[in-house]
Amino acid sequence: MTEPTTCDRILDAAEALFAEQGFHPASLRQITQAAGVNLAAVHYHFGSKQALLLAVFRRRLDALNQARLARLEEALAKADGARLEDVLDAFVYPALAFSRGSDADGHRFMQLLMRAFADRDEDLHAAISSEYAFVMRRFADAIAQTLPGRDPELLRRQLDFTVGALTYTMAESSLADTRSIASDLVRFAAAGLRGSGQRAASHDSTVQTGARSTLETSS
Amino acid sequence: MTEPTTCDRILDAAEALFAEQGFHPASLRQITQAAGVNLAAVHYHFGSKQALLLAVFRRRLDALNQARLARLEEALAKADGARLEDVLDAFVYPALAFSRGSDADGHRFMQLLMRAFADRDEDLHAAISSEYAFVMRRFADAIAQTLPGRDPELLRRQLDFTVGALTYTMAESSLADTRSIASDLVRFAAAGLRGSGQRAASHDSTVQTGARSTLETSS
DNA sequence: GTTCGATTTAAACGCATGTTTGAATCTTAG
DNA sequence: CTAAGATTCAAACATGCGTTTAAATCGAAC
Repeated sequence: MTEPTTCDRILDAAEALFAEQGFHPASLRQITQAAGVNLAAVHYHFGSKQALLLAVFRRRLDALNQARLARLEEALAKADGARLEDVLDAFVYPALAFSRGSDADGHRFMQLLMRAFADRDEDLHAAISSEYAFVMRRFADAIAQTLPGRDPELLRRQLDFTVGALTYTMAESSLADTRSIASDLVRFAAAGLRGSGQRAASHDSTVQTGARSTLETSS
Repeated sequence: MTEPTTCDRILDAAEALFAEQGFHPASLRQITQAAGVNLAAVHYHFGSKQALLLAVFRRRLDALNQARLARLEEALAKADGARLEDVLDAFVYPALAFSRGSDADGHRFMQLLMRAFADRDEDLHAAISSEYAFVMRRFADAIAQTLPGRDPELLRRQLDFTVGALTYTMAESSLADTRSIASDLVRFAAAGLRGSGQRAASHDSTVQTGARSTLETSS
C-alpha cells in the first residue's frame, strides 16, 4: 500500500476541515495536525492558506465538470437528439454521484462549494468561474437546443434557479437520499423550464397582486 | 432628527460587514469603528460577537417572515381560494421587496442569509430554524391545499428546491433586476411543482439513462 | 561515500483578534 | 445639587493566527 503524498494528505484534511468549519475558522494548525504533517508543509507546497483553498477546489471541480461534460456528450450523441431531462441529468447527476466517493468526502465538498458561492472572496470566485464558465455555456447551449425559440436571458436565469436548487439541496440534505433527490430535481427543473416558456407580456395579476404598493415608489 | 441608538448603529454596521466579508473575517474593531462607537460597546450591549450575529438575524427575519405571513393570509382570504402562484408569490416577494430598504441593506442581508445556510454553525442554525419553522409549515400547508393529493415528502423536497433557487439567486444577482426575477422565479417554481406531480413509479428511462453503472453498486 | 537539491522539522516572529477591566462620563431621579 | 445607575471610554490581556526562518533529515546521482 503506497502512502499518500504529503500534498494529498494536506488537501484531504483541508477539504474536510474547510467544509466542516469554513475557511477562516479552520486553522492551518488543525489541518496539518489532522494530516499528520508539519505546519510549514502547507507553505512549502502551496504557498499560503488561500492558495491551499484554491488547490482544494481545483482538484474536485476538474473531476466534477469533466464527468458532467462526458455525460452531456453521451446525451447529445443519441440518435433522436437529446431530451431536456437527459441534459439536466448530465448536470445534476455527477454532482450527486460525487457524494459516493470514499468516506463521503464528496458530500463535504458540496458544502464547501455552497460556502464558496456564498463567499464574497474575489480570487475564489474567479477561480471557480474559470472552471465553470465553459461548462455552463455548454449546458446552456444544449438546453436551448431542446427548447427552441426561448429568450436566452430568461433561460440563463432559469439555469441559475436550477443551480441554486441543486447547490442548496446538496449542502443541506443527508447522504442517503441523494439518488431520489437527483431524480426529483431533474423532474422539477424540467417542468419549470418547460412550463414557463415565455414571460408574461404585461404584468398579469397572477404574480403582481398587491405588489405595486410595496415595491414601486408610489408616484 | 433623533440619532439612532448605539445598539442600532452596531447592528447596522455589523449586518453590512458580516454580509460583505463574512462572520469571522469581519472584526469587532471594524464594526465598532464603522458604527462610530467604542469597541467595548458590543460586549456591553450584546455580550459577545456570536450573540451580535444572532441579534442581527433576529431583527431582520422577524420582519421578513411577518411580511410573508401577512401576504399569505391575504392570498388565502380570496373568495375563490388561493392560487399556487399567489402562495409562492407571498413567499418569494417579500424577500425581494426587502432589497429596497434604505441603502440596499436588504440585499446585503440576503447575502448574509445565504452565508448562514452554508454555515455549519449550530447556534445560528437553531436560531434561524426557530424563526423559520413555523413559517415554512404554513406555506407548505397552503401549497398542499392548492395541489391536493400530493405526496407530502415530495412536496417538502420541492419546497426546498424553491428555497434554494430563491436564496442562491438573491445572493448572486444584482439589485436592479429583483422585480422581474421574482416574477420569473414564481413562474418557474409553479411550473416545477405542477409539472412533476408524481414520482415515476418505476425508474423510467428519462432520468436514469446510464445511471445505474455510476450510482448503484453493480450487483 | 559524498554531495547536492528536495523535503521536513521545531521554533520563533509579528500581529490581529475577542474579551475584560476599571475609571470616566453621561443620565436621571430624589 | 447630589447621589446612583447606566453607559462610554481607553487601555490592556491572553490567545491563536498565518507566516518565516534556519537547521536537520532524506534520497537519489555521481
